[in-house]
Amino acid sequence: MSFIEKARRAQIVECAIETIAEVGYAQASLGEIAKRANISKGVISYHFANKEELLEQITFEYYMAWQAYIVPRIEAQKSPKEMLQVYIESNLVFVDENRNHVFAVIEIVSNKRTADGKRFTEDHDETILLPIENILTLGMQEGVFREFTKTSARVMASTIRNAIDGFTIKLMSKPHLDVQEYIRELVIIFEKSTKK
Amino acid sequence: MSFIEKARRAQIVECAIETIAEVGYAQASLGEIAKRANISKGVISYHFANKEELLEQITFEYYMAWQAYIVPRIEAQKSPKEMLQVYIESNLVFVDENRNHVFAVIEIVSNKRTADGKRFTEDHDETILLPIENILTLGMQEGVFREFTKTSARVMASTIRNAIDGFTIKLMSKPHLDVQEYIRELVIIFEKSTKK
Amino acid sequence: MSFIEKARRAQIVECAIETIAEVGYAQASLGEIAKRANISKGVISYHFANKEELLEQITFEYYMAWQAYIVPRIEAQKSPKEMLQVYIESNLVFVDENRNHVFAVIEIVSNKRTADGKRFTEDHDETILLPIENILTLGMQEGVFREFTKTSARVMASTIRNAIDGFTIKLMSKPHLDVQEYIRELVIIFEKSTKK
Amino acid sequence: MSFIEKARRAQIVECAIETIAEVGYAQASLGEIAKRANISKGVISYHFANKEELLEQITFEYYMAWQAYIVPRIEAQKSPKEMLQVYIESNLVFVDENRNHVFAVIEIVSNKRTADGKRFTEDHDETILLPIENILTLGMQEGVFREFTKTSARVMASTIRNAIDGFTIKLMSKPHLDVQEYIRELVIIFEKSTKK
DNA sequence: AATGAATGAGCATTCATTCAT
DNA sequence: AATGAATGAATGCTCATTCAT
Repeated sequence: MSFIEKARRAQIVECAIETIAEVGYAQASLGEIAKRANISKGVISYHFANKEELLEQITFEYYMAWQAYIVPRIEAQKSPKEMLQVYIESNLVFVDENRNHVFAVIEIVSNKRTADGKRFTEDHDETILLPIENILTLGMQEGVFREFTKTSARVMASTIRNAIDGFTIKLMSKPHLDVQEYIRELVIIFEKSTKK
Repeated sequence: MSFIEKARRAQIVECAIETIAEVGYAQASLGEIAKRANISKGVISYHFANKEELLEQITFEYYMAWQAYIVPRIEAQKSPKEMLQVYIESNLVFVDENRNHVFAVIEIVSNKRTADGKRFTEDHDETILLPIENILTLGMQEGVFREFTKTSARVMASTIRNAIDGFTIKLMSKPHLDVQEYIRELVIIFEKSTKK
Repeated sequence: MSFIEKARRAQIVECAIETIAEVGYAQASLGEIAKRANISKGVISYHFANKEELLEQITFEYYMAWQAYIVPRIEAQKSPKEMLQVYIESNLVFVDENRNHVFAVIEIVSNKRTADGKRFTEDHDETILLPIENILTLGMQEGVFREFTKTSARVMASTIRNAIDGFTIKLMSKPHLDVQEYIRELVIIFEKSTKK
Repeated sequence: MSFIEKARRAQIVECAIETIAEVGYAQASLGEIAKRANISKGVISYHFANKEELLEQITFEYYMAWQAYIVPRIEAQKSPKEMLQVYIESNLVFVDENRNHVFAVIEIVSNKRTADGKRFTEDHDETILLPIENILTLGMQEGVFREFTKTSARVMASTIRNAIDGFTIKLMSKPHLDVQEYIRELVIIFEKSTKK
């Protein structure tokens, strides 16, 4: 893939993110995206096999950026308690700093369907929840967290993740939310619910 | 409104719920809904002024059913701790027993837009979160829950609500989820995070 | 045709006239007419074979009323000059006093089409223009009007008729037009253009 | 606007004119127009924002062509009497040579409605009637035409215009009308009705 | 005599995609 | 590499008409 090719794709992806975040999935036609990017509709089709590939690129890049931001911050922590704390904090900060991208991904994921029209049910548990569960298990082994069975660890992890995702959606409609305050409260809530 | 009129509307609403739940908002055209209901497209237009009215009927009926199920169960409780417990439990059971309807409402709400294409940001906090906050405040006053400021109560309430909504979405992709187990774990999590 | 049948048809015709006059041909659907008449759409179909029959009834009744008003007034005149004068005057007064009906007929006639979509070109010259031409011929024979060939009499008659119809259309957009003044001026114009 | 774009728009406009002139406003759907142009329905939507824009283009082009034809012919005349004569003649010739276009414009204008369904009553008097009134006034000042008050000049101008428009409509149903003869007669009529 | 219900064809418009240039 | 042009299927909606009750 040439340099120009990369740059064009990046530009289109960037513009698609803004469009979806602003007008929503249903209104974000290729025509609308092209108009905002000041390019012809055909360019998008030229650089992306179809609309689906463009949308997947958006989610893929999001996931890459998310990992690049979160993972090193978690790994820099020594204790499970700090890890959990940093997980919550860095996730909320990441969302806060990448609002449009997150909003776009939410729109895309929640509208994704398989060819036969069924809801797309890709299982992200092992990529998304497992890392949280690992922190919980570690904390349990070190005796700072309460006991977790496989199931209860998964529900706990889901709840933490849902708190983060729920915050994201709230941020869509309440852009002036005090993020730091939200972080502090969530840290307290999950500290209490995980401790021995 | 005549009996037949009511019955027809109910049938169409029912069919629309199934269609949206199954193929999603974007694919749930009036034609698709009519096809599944084995009626002509025009019938829907005859009984509903437009698509929006049909979708609003779905969300309205859902909210009515939800209230009718939840409220008396909460009011039957004596202590705030039991109220919170029952709130979690009855919500999850209600979702479990009204899966299609819930899924459809989620699709509808998350795709709702204003006339100018902006995300529809009706603020449900006062109808959805306030009741939970009231339970938290009551528990705090009775000395069984920890201290909550106005803000921390709202974050706590949001987290509880997000846990329920997150469970709902998980249920979409994992229909064989053990609901009772999930209830037990959530009750534990929020008991710990609210107690003094 | 029973009394009730007649009354119903009259009511529907009356309401259709008002509707067409107000919202125009294209917007005057059977549904709209029924709504304004506070009856069900089916009633119209019950009393009229189809929409076309209803529209034809409107134009038929208009023509009957027009004849009943104009003819005796012309016949009461002694001289061709007075006949022409009264023709112009009584036509404008009739239009003025039956505005809605006239407007509706104009809408209907100008939108009438044959089955194959071609413009409906019923020739009204012999019913509409001939009476005027007869006045012109009479005046010519009596030596008060100038010479008219068959053709020039027809053009003269057309021009008189167009002045009346043009006034009607002007009245649609300028309802406060001074009708009496318009009559006076038209009488002068056609007095001059017909006199020897 | 590119050359191809212009050509396509011109082709579509041309075809729309023919369609409306032939089957009338109500039957002239975009589908029908496209079918006659042997293009897909989408092409029209591609080149025109909506149907209204297409129809407006038709009336706009007509008015431009009309002005370009009439104005220089009037301005080439020396006396008011000749001006009036040429106005009548050139209008009838223009209609005769642009039959479809005129018919289409008549259909469009007479079916135009405002958003709330009311008849569209744009006042063309100042653009259409004023030039005729100016000729009348000039002739009056030069002493070749009779006295005209503001009102009587307007009625006179309306009558002339109605004669032309009435001729146009007659031409729709009687395509073999002798135009030159009609011109001669109209010139005589309005010569007589304006002279001192 | 009257109606509510239903139909199905037709409407303008939107859109992802294709393709010649 | 990029584009403007074109397509045709799909969408929500309207409407005259039919029909059982």
